[in-house]
Amino acid sequence: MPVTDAPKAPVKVSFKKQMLQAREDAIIRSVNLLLAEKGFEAMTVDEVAASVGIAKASLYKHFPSKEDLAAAAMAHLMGQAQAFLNSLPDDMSPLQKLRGVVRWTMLLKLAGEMPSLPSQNSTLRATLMSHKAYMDGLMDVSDRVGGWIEAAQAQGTINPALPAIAVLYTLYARACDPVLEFLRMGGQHTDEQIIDLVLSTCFDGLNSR
Amino acid sequence: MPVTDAPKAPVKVSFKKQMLQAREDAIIRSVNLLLAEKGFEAMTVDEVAASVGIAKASLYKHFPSKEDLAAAAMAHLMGQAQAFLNSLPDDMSPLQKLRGVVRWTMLLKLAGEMPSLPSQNSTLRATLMSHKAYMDGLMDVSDRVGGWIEAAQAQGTINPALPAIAVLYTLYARACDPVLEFLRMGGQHTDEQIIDLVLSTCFDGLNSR
DNA sequence: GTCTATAATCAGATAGAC
DNA sequence: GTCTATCTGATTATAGAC
Repeated sequence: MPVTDAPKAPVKVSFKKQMLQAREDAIIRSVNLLLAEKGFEAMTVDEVAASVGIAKASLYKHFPSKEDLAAAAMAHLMGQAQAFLNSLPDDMSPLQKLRGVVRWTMLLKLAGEMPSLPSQNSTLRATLMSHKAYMDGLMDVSDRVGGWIEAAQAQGTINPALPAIAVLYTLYARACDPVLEFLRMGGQHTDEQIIDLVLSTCFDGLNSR
Repeated sequence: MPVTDAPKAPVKVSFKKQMLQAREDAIIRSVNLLLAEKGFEAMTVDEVAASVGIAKASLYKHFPSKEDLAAAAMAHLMGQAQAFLNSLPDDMSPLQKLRGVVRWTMLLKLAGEMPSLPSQNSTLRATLMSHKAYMDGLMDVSDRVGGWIEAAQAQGTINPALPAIAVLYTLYARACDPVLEFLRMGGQHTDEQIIDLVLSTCFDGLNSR
């Protein structure tokens, strides 16, 4: 096998394929917004099609089912999460990184871009679990965040008495925390204040220190 | 107005009415379990009827819509909550009472008896807001728990820097905290351990103290 | 009030022309 | 691949006999 590749035919990212990819991106964007706005059960495929501006039958040429639409949106989200983790500077402490991740998550939610899925729906779960890109992304994110949790516990900044998995779940849960919406509905706080409040209750607790 | 009531005709809690009430209680129990298991959208009226063991048309003689079924279940839950608040001994500190309420909430959830409603559905929200028994119960519970929060903040046991309303929401949110189910799925902890873990992260936070 | 049977509607998915 | 038109099944709700 030669060290240098043999000359190839010009990579033909054919115009058609670019258009196809662009359309699928548009679909995923729409699904993402609708999932964030109304959740999986209340989102209809008709709405997705209308939102993208194509016919429903065309949608089904790209994605074989409603569940696959949601899975594609979740895989996209995992890609965004991975990119965000990559963007965290190396000199940040593990605790700072964890706080950064939670802050990013809540910013996404307040921006209406955090898709929400029911944890009970079994057919949806099956589709998600068989979606390689999503599962790979989820595993990678969990491994890296899990590593920071253990490092923070070793440093004593995160309570070492807590199981790391419980800490991980607690951080993940901020992605669907209703406190954010409730506080926003109250109209008494800015988005930044809401995020700081929830960050405080999450890391410092309700009790006085 | 006489101090002692005038003699009344024997209160005719007719047998029929008793049966009616018993049936409605059975309906509400079923709705409660189904709402806890699958949520409002996934729960079907057919399932409710089958679970109670009556025909669907009979169900609609008792409750005019699916939304009203859910509202009745929520009103029942509020009644239970009020009874629990009443059961808390007077010599408990405000903080102990708050912890007790959260523990009770999570016990209910782990027992599969905590109904879960989507916060987005507008017709459901309308039905809930016009349901007097539910709203009265919710107000009463919020007032009393809110009072304990302020008392605890005055004592310095709950962080006085937090808006009381944010504390209230944070406590309420334990009723739909996915961390409980996730930890149970892991199979590494008993229900008691799970509750203690979440109580700890809620009141003490993730950081070391 | 309870039932069987049936409306009326909506949503996920597909057929088939272009 | 995209479209219009349609199928299929599920779901909320009701009619009408008893």
